[in-house]
Amino acid sequence: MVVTRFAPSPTGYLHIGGLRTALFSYLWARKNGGKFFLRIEDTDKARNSEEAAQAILDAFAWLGLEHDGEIEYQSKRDDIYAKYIKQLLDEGKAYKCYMSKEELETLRETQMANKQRAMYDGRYRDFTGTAPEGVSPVIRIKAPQSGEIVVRDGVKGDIVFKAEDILDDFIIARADGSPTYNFVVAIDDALMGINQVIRGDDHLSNTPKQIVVYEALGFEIPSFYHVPMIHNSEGKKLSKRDGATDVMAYKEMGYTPEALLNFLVRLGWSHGDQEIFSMDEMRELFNPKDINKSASIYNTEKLDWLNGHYIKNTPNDKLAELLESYGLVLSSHDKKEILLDAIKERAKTLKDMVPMIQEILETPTSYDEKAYKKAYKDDTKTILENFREKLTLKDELHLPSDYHHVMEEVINEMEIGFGKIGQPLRIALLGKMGGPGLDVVMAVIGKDETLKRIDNATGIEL
RNA sequence: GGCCCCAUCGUCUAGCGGUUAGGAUCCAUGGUUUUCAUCCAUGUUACCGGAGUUCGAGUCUCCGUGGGGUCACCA
Repeated sequence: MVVTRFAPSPTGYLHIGGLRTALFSYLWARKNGGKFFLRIEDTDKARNSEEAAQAILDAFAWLGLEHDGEIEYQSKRDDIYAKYIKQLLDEGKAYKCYMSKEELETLRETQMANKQRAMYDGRYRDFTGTAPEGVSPVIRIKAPQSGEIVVRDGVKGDIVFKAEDILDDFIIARADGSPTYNFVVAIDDALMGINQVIRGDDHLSNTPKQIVVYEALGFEIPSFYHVPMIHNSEGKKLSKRDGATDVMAYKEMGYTPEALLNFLVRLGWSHGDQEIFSMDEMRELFNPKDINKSASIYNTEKLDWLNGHYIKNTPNDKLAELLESYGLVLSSHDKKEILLDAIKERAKTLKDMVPMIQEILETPTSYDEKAYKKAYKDDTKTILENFREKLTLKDELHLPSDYHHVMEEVINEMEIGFGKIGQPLRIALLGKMGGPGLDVVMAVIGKDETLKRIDNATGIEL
């Protein structure tokens, strides 16, 4: 059984990078019929916040990523960590170190001055004397001092670290007794039965330390998949400054969960030439062995395209419902099908659709001067009046094609091209160029409003 | 600086010793259209450099170069 997890620290909002590793972990568990757990790493009481934890949960809810079981909070697991610290102490695999912060700092400076790596020197490793007074000790684990630690990584392959290069007896419990990160992750992952760890490759260099903990405690080492970073356009690690990285901001900007997830799953992962993945397909096809080795650059061009794609393929009822969270209520409009069909193929985001729709529904109050002058010629008034006259005589005008026929009558009768009536009519109806077909616009706003807008426009002089 | 990772179109990527180096996006052009968009077609653009292995290297090895990550009593 595949058991994965997502383990954010609630020190900020969930961003794109975190979401992607969460998605990968989720997909891999689902594909295998396994479990996907959530663990909140809130041991840093100074920095974490409940709002941030809630924001992560909100984002999961919006995107439809559901986790299994109860959410674990590290802050509630102190007893467990204490038990293992005691165990290591009893077994002689860890020890108390009475070195003060100041002494440690001095040691570091000396090492740096001698161009050596800053590293704890192990002075209390085999200490048997009397403890100095007035110092609350930290607990350090006895790490191997020689030999190799191999991280078997499903993305990058086997990575060999030399113990002497990277390991010292690192702290597993602070002077106040609280356990440190590398210690608790290993314990939590082991106890929660996590056997496939998918996480950012910024954790790669932590992994040997965690392996030391796994081995000291006799836990089974899971499979690791270290996913490359997502970089900003400068090639640096993504940060808050690179635009709206809070996942919920994508909702505000009008992106759909489908598009965002599809975008992210293809950032660093691929399945041949396929670009469009439904949630079902992702769950079916995702495999961490196909994750790329190299970092990718975050760029919204493809996200916009995907979002447009998903909007086009969203049923109108659903679309109308989604648009309500952007302040547009269409439920009562009898021509909403026609309207949405026309608008959804020219929108990149849900948010974009709102002004596009409003511009059709609301009577124009001003006219684009340049376009007006270009469209209105000497014979324009005659043409529009002819069209107006024909409209008034029709009783049954409902569909775009009904209006289209009337336009055709005019151009046939007057022997003119479509542009002759289309351009000025467009100005009259919408105030400017661009937008859906005029027949669609008229069908949506209805005959009376159409007549009114024509009158408004033919009455003005620029 | 030590250690570690990475390197194909601007961007996301396919490739897994023999391909005219493929797809997508973006951009440009053309077609469709009353406008805009969609859609369709076409086009420009890439194997970081150097050695080696091999009949043959984007693909394997090494060395450069470049980029990134990490080195806490943070997570």
